[in-house]
Amino acid sequence: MIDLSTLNEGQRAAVSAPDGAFLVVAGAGTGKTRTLTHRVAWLIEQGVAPWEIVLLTFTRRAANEMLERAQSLVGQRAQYVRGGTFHSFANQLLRRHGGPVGLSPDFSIIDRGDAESLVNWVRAEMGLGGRDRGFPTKKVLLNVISKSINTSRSIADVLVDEFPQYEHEAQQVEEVARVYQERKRAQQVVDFDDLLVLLAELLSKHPAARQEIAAKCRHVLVDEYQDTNKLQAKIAALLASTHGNLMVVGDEAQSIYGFRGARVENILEFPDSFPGARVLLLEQNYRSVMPVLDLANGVLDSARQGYGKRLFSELTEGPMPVAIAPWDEWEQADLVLEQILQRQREGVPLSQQAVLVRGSHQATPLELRLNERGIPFRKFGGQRFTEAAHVKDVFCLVRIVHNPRDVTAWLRVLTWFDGLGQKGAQGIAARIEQSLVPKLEPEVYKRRKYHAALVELAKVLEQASDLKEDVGELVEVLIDWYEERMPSLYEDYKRRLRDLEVIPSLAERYENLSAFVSEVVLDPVGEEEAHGHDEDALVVSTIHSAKGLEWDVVYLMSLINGAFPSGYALDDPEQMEEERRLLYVAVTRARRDLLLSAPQRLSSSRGQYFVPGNELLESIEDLHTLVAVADGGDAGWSSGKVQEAEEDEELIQYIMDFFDD
DNA sequence: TCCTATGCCTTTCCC
DNA sequence: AGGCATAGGA
Repeated sequence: MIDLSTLNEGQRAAVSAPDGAFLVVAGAGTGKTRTLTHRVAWLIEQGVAPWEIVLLTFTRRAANEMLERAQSLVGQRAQYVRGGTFHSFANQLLRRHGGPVGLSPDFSIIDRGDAESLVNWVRAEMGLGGRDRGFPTKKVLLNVISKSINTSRSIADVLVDEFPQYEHEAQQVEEVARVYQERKRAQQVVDFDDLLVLLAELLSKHPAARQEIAAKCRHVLVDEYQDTNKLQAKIAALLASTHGNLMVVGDEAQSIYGFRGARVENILEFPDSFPGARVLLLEQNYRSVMPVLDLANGVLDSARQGYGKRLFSELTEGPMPVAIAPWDEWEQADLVLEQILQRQREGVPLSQQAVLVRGSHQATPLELRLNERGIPFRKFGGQRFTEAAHVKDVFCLVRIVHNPRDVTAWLRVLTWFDGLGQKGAQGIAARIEQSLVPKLEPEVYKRRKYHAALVELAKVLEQASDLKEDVGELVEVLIDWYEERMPSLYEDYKRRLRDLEVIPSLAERYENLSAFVSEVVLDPVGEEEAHGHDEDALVVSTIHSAKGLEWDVVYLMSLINGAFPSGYALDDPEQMEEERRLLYVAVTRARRDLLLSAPQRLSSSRGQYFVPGNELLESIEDLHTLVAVADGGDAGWSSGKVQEAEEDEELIQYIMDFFDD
């Protein structure tokens, strides 16, 4: 029996909630993770098969952590709970059930960079490229297309609202978007947005598939619901449409992904979007000392529309948050570093201290100092191991073996050869994409100087495709060939070589080739995870990547207009509200000590303007009373037996109507 | 016409 | 560290 006596009343109500729809509004530090973990364990104990529970979280890390904790309550079987991020769950479902929406099981997933180069290709093809200024760049194009999808608005509307300077190009942009979709389908590639769009389409327009999928989702649990967008909310509702058991957990004051289409309204409207939904509140904070929460409450009070909530804790004793005002980012780095070492001497391990920043490059001066002093740190946010250029090179080779129609991967590889640039590579790739049996045919290019290189490439790819059963071996064959190419690609290839050594063992962690190429895109592996050190290390993280985590000591850096709050938000009241919520998230990561650093100037990012002061902090009433100023896996899904379930047609109709306004 | 080398500029947040 | 424009070369 799992022990519910350690939970408070609200938590217990959520954990042992009966069937039906529930919204759990859980403020920062109120034991949300604990509650979800116990809920999973409780359901299993009640006899629900683990594989009939779907747990959707914001990061894979969060999912793993919860399942590990659930395992400690009910044992191994908790590992058969299904889920992950919305995107990775969509990936899993679409590989099995993607037929009706036009996907073969071997589709590839492209990341942002790949998507941009594909858009760029389309743009060039349509003669809108290069010199033709006045037409949006690939980055803007992809932004507009993605925004339009994630906020269910037309491209023209997005342009009018957010990129008025391109308003008159709406027709052309729509055309680019249309061709871009066509190309992706022809190549059997999907981007991040497609995963959501196609799953929503599958669930809403293909009743047989919905019936099969939703029947296996006896209980659907969604974490961080305040950061879901419209599509994700619809997907969650449709997954739960057969059994009607949907529990969403979130905190409207912590919604920080508006730029990605997240809608706070999802959580506010949940009771309407799912009939009969009940609301539970978790209010008591177990994480932080009262002085930290006082500041957090001050941040909430300064919001344009209040959230009408106050955090309280029984941990009344604790130090007041401290603010420092260093001259510039270098003095800031030195002062923070000094504090870190001071705390370490006092007995707080490095891993219990975290430095948080608004943008990942804002930590650069500190990282330099940390490196100089040989202080170990782990970085969350920013570029990751599997996103480094040379690692992506290898992945593109693997992707070609996995899906030979993956044009973006071909383009990257083909331009490595002398005499082959953008144009030549596009010609070759287009030929491959369109042929019945997609593969490289070197003999076509006999008279070119890169003929010999293509012959070699074709040979090594063929060799690799015979090794699909042994992903580690497959990767090694490709790396052996790639390594010889590296000196001509990167000046510092020696440093990069070391990274390649770990890729085969990384690949072996995944079940098969499909899982490897798709999951690595959806959840890029971090540097420390790839090379694996487990020494006591400081955490350096963006605020976004710190969501859901907590530390004894938190340092919040670069609190200056232009950095945090971001310069992009300064003249937009709505974006400023998101900055405010970001500040709230940052403050509530600290258990005990919180240091705010508000430098007087930042010199490293030239061009960007920094307005002296800090609008976020200044809008907090009686700030001086709150802050002291100092000087200074898939298993189980298919194997589990699923009871016959009747679809609830009325519910499905209701959900569809609600989301298709 | 297309490819390559060079120099300048810039860089939120993330699945 | 990568994107982009531009100039110069095949």
